[in-house]
Amino acid sequence: MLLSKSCVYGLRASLYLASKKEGEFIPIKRMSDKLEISFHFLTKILQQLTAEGILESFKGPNGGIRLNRPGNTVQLMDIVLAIDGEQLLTECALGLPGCGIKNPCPLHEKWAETRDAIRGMLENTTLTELVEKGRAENLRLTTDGGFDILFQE
Amino acid sequence: MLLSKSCVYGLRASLYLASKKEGEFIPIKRMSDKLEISFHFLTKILQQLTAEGILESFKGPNGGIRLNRPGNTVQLMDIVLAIDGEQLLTECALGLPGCGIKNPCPLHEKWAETRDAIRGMLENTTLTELVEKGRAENLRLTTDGGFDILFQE
DNA sequence: GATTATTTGGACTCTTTTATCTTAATATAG
DNA sequence: CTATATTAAGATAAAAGAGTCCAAATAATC
Repeated sequence: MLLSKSCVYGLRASLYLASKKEGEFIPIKRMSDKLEISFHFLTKILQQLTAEGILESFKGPNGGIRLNRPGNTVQLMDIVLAIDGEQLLTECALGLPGCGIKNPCPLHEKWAETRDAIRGMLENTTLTELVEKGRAENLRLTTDGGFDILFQE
Repeated sequence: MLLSKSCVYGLRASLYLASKKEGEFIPIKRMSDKLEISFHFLTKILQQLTAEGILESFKGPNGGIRLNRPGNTVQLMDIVLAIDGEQLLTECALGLPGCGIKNPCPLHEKWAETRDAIRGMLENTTLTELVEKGRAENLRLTTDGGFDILFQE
């Protein structure tokens, strides 16, 4: 698996938030219902993203979670790094510690290229970009429903 | 992590075998010592590759494991598929079941491109290719030693 | 101030992956 | 036939990832 489940959930939740009116706090409960993710588990993940400054939280009635900066400034990479760390982008494909240009394994060069492709994709994609695409083409962010489900209520 | 630890060990072991004289059976114990992988764990992994027909095993004294076909016909992909399955190449980046061209998530297109880059790399790289590269440049397959360590004794 | 809606944080459980240990099966050599 | 070197297979253990639960903190509303 490229990304951990936590990371995937974090991405989905961030996209959901980016699809909302800017500044609005969304309760985690609502998110977990809509996205069909365990409430408690999602809570943990969002805490990480809040701690990293990607999201902002507010307690009490009318509280919830929102993006801490405009969605077009949040790269998928930001979320991946916050949750899964940089392992994916630094680790040797053959698991050798300290594998790098100075002391590479036979697969190093080819893997470095592939890895750059992954990095590029994650860095060049923003939340807003995906939300706009999802909205335009009514794509989905949940098991069943179309994208528009996210906007009802 | 892109590949499971089992898969990474499987790749290292297969490369080791591909670096050996064709037809020679290598005891798992020797492999696990050289590659610094737990003997019993490596045994399990090699069993999978043997079951898939990528490796061949032989019991008893002078027994061991060897490639079941020439190293230039074994793609890295063969080993990845045998151990980790096709999940990496088929799964939705946002974890949505059944995500595909017919019913995609907003990330589907971009991820499909990246995934094809990974697939291409794994399909276009053979064991022999990496062994030759490793031999030519004395690259490493273990934590410390250079590639040549593999050939001693 | 009491009640309610929310996030925070910690403890706990379940599952999967990784790793180890033990016994059985098989082949060789003497 | 016996001893030895090996793989095969199953049982178990340890670690990590995924998921649940509960109590505490905080903010709004009445």
